[in-house]
Amino acid sequence: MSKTIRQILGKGNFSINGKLWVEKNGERFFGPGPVELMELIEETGSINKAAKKMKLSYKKAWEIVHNLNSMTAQPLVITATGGENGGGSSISKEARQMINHYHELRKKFKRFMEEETLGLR
Amino acid sequence: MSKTIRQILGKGNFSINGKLWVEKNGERFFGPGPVELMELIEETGSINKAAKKMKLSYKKAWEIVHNLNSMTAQPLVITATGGENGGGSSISKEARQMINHYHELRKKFKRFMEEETLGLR
DNA sequence: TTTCGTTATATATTTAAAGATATAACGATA
DNA sequence: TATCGTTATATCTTTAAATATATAACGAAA
Repeated sequence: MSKTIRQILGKGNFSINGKLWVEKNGERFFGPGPVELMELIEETGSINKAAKKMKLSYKKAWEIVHNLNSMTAQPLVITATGGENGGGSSISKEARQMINHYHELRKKFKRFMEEETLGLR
Repeated sequence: MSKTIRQILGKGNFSINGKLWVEKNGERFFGPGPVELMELIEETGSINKAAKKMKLSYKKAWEIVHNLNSMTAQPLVITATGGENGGGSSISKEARQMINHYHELRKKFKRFMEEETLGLR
């Protein structure tokens, strides 16, 4: 007699989980990390502050920003050096639109995973 | 006037990609790597040979096997030390069933990603 | 022209993961 | 009992990624 998946797995809290991202020419560049960073830049007005909130080194954060901007036709993060507060950064209208699109995608993906988690029983 | 996602992304081969796995109590243990390893164990009858085919160190392969077996009620990989050919390993009926389930899941996921890749335009 | 906090960039250090190496244990078979 | 190739396990080395540190450039405003 064949077993159900649940019988194979046994007791415990089992679930399907996963990650989604956007690739350009096979290289991933737009996923949960960059999205969180961009939203923190939007909120704080600074790569520096955003990095700190994410507990990321500034260098790493800057690399993500650089990568994002080099991959798209429209710049996603707009940076300014010098000036009133030493400079700062913001995200473009296009970035906001991409982020919204990503959140929608995430929602669908979440539903997908929840459904498949039920399928484990 | 607001831009389309494609206008933001610009020229290039953009696609949605991702990963899926099974977690137990928040810890991932069953994903593409372990599945490939198990199928190679099924094919070769040995962790050692499977590891070599995957270009994985034996240690790493053994850790994956150990992890898999410690997470489920039914052992997925059956190992034997000593004996005719020095021992060997095989996968259980339950492992095969889990792998089939995972492949089905992967197929659905692939369709999901393909659909969402179309949504990028 | 000095100050400010930021971006931009290079280099050194630390850390964690993977890989390499070595060896004991194992048990059927000759 | 000696042999075999495997599993099982520990330890050392290598590698890659992230972090830490340092510094120049920047430009508005006082």
